Amino acid sequence: MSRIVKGPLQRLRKDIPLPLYYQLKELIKHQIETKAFKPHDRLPSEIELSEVYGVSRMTARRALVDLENEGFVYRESGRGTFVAEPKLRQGLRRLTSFTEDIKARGMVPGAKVREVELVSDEHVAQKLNVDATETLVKVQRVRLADNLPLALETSYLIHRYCPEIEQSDFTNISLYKVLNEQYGIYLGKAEQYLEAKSAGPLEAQVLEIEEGKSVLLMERTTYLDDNETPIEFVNSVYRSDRYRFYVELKAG
Amino acid sequence: MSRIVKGPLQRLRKDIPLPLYYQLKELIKHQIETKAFKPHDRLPSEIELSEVYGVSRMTARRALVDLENEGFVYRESGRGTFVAEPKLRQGLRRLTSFTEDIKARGMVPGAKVREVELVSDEHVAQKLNVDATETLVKVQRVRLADNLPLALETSYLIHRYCPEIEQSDFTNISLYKVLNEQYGIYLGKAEQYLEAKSAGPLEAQVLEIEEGKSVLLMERTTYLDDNETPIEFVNSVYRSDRYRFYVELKAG
DNA sequence: TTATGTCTACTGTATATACAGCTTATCATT
DNA sequence: AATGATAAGCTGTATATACAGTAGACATAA
Repeated sequence: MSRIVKGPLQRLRKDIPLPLYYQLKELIKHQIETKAFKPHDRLPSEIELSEVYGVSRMTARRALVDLENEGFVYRESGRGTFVAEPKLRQGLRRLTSFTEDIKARGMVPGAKVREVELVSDEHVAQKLNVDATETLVKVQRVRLADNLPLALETSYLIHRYCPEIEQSDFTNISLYKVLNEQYGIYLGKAEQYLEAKSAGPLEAQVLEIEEGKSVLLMERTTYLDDNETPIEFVNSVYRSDRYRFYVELKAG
Repeated sequence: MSRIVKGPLQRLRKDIPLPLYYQLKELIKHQIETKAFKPHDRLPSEIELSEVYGVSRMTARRALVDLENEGFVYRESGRGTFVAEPKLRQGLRRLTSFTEDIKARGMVPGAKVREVELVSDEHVAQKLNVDATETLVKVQRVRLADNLPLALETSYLIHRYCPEIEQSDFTNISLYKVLNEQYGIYLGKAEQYLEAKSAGPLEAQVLEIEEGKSVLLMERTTYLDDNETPIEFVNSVYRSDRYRFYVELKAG
């Protein structure tokens, strides 16, 4: 015996300060990520969503438009809203960890930890917009893809925000995951620079290439979700024969 | 004797199929670019704009929200809408020409045309998703910043879409501008790859560096505004001592 | 002096409504 | 069998309205 439910599903909470359009957006995003909606499936129309979740059409619309801007769906006038291909969801300058990046390229990521220590460094402190004497956590890892060395990655975190993080074993654990799950730190934007340079002795050794070979240097400053406070500075040196950086740009 | 104008300025045209919010957005963008509004100036409030231009508050709002998403302004709840720093307007995944890019970095862009000819090339044809025999326009230029060689840029266009474009002089003219103004071609997305490599003989010569030095290779495929049809393939080799690539990533 | 409240202006969220424009399917007509 | 009209369903644009939340300025009270 099933109970017939009329009206809204009431899965959105109107008693919390999270906007309805945001709750609906996250709910649909979750359904896409868990494959409840598959690529190129048509999502419910704006009117259907508004009826099912008990919001106005304009609110449902806002959720769909935001999802489109984030690359999760594409919309066609007169036809409907459809789930985008996963590859289109990447590429758009989304901030990804090494692990995510390599997985998306169809390889198996790995790491060998070379060094985890507390340091202070004037140059890095400047990038992180803190005092030169501020204690930093330095994590240096050789990054592997399919068990072959791909990059030498040196991360610096502000110790104050994540005390005792130096106790963690970073061989199999994503740094971003630890920040998120253990310290409740959410990331916002990242600024990233790419340039070409020649491999130095250390880089040549750990990457197993000749000294002087061209390598890709990536410098990244990661910010908290306020997009103002730097939390991490990363210096990564990639083997150029095994890695190239990809980014998708939009006109406008 | 001046005529007193009451009510809307009527600078927006309601008789053409361009949406009002779009017209207003472009108008404000133009005022920002021509410095009528300077960085950190407060723009008129949503209500002021709606009164001045004779649209509803929600329409004015849409223009401002879009401008924020494009990085031209930043909005603060309870305070207003402000013009963003130029540097913040870049970086965000916007597709830019060499000319725009260099100007944004505060240098004077230039070009020396090395070659403009009709060719066919199997490898490039594949990137452009056309038949290997398709006629392509090859434009090779040495790109200058402050009169110093910065990059060797080789563009390939599909001749069918822009016949006779090979007659143009590309020394001082942006390729994208010609596509837009002469052929009515609007660009959508671009896919871009970056890698490090060693300079070959030609590159060393035109960039005035030693052969074998590390250089940054950028490959770009540009698409029409349908985001499906490739229109251009560009191969650019940058001097690594004078250029590094910047991109801003968002979490989420 | 230092809080504390109040007022005002602004952005943020949400609803209801209307009509235009596009796409697809259906059905009637030639 | 091809053509054309029509209707239904969808997104896109636009307006009007309401109230919540935030920030700054200013006056007032402890």
